[in-house]
Amino acid sequence: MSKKPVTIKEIARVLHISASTVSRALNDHPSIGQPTRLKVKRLAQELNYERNQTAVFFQKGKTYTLGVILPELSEAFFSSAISAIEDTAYKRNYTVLLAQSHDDEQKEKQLVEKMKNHRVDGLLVSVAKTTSSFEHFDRLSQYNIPVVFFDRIPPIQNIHYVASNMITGTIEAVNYLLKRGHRAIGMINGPATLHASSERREGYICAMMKNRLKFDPSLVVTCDLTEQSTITAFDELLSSRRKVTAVVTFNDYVSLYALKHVRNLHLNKEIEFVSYANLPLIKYMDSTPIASVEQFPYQQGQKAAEILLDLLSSKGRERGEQQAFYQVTIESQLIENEKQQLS
Amino acid sequence: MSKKPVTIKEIARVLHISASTVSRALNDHPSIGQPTRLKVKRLAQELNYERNQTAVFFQKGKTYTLGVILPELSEAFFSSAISAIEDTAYKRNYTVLLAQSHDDEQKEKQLVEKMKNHRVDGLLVSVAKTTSSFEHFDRLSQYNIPVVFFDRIPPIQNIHYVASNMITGTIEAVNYLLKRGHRAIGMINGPATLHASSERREGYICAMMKNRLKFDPSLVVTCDLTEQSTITAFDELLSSRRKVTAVVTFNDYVSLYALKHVRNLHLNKEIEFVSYANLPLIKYMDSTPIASVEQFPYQQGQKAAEILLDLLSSKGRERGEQQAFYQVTIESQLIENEKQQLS
DNA sequence: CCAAGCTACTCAAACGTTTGCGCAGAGAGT
DNA sequence: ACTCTCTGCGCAAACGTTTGAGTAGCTTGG
Repeated sequence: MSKKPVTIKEIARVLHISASTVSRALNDHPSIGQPTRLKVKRLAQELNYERNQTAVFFQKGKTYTLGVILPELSEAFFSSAISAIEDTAYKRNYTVLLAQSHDDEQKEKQLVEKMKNHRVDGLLVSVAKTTSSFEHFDRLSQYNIPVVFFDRIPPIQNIHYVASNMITGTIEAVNYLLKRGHRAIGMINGPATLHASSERREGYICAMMKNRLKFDPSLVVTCDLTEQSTITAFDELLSSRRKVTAVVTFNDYVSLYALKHVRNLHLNKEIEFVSYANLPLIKYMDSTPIASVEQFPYQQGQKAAEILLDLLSSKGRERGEQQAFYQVTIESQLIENEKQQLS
Repeated sequence: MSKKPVTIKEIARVLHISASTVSRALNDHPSIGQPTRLKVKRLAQELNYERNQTAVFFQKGKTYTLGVILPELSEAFFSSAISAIEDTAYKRNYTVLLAQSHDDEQKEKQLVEKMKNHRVDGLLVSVAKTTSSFEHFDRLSQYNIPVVFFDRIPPIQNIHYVASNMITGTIEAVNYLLKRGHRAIGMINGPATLHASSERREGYICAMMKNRLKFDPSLVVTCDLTEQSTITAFDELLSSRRKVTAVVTFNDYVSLYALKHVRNLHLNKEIEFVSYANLPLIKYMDSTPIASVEQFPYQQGQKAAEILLDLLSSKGRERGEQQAFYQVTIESQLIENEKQQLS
């Protein structure tokens, strides 16, 4: 049982030709005549030959493998993204080596090492929340392993990345609320350390300015994205002298926490929420944000993978000449939550 | 830039020793003396040596890689499972090669081929909904690549698998409803082709019998898990001469579809739902099934990965003697949905 | 008739690592 | 002084494939 796999040499021996001829025949090399080519392919088929990829990988020094490091697979955003990455890689005959950092900087560093040892051709990374230093990524470029960041991009120069444009997304969100008649619009933002937070803030301010409304800093509060912290932040917002009638929150979870809190408070006034992510669960729910900024995780993953594959295929030069850096921001889009009318 | 990676031979050359000695020193082989071992390790460190895994893979004919094929990564169940698989593999120094079949039989077959060519050491599979033949998996065992199925297991003999026990889960669910006073309990099951459906049906019947209630076939209807089909199925249930007061559904989605439909119908009577999966989104919702059978995707993935790793490490014998087959069913568990009281 | 240019193939090296075997030298036991 | 054993290391093959360089036989043009 489980006889040794058929090799190229086997075929060569049987046909009384050399291994190189077999190899070239199988790869449709022009210097092999039609008759031999056919004979080889036929026999290969017959013997159930399958090329030993590990040998090819070793020989070529390539693995046709994309490493992917992301914080948490079970997050809806990332599972969509990885799904897209896998699809895109598959189409180009690449495979995906997966790892999750669980938002831990140390583990992320280990994973980078591991990926390097596995000789992945390139790496896609969404950095861990806690990651503060980024030399472990620098080392990769020394080994000529390109890295494309997506979604959570580190605040450093000269990197390839794909991220969604949170500024315009936020502007859209605020405009939407303004159009619905709101004037006192609050914001529950995320931790200031996150780039995504400052973009939201910037978008918020920008939207207010453009509409000739003055920016009231007391209307922008922050939370650490937990339920408890959201509640605190929301209460802080309520205590503002302005009567907030609408709130933009950092993401759908924050909105849901706040909504739950609002229900428990039995506020008689209506407060409308707009958030980010457009989680699939939203469409099953009754009390939700009225709109959410969709960040298109699938498209983001896809784009990031495509860029990486591009980098890999155009890596002929590699003679030090500094190439350009792909820095793509994909536009986010406000999605209204059309809910069926409940009686 | 991007100088050639340091090899074992480099180190050997510098220290005027042989490559084999270096290799053994780095692998802590007992036949290497302390002094040389240290010298080698020090220099390796200094030169930033990193073993070329592709060479090792090739040499050993192993890749320390687990292939995973599942239907859809963005499904909550599977993303939890893959998360567990990745964690488990990581602990044992394996990596995960990921692929999704998108519930397409053809693609699944291609992926199996690809995994084989990549020489994964073993495979974890949750089969596509449409898969009807299973020879592509047989071929793997000829190549001595063990396969462990999980969650969606094919109806064939002599396989390793991990699945959750839907029979006891269903019994629990029905008992729960009985305890709450319901007598006319309906069931919206999935397509009869799914093994999971027949288990649910079996559990349902079993629970009724044990409670000396007669089994009324008109109370068990099926749907194909889409919203439209769920509505049809539910209406069918309503048209039964028995007045159904509670329903067990195939999964949370079906429950949510049905609940939405119930709201639209403005039924004055209360109908309680129990389902399976215990989706995370449930806890953000207002109108939900009152309980859900948790299938522990993380544990299932973990167990499956552990079994596969066991198979791999105990693969010394491989001398045809038929080993036993791991066939693990993990107990599911009914989780009540404690919701905060709404006024 | 010879150089030149094909076509279709072979040879052998190379990729980096592991590992069975061999062997030198040292120390110990007889 | 002899064998024996042990320690520590080197030699070389092996894993399967690709690929540059070489070549034999043929045709073609001058």
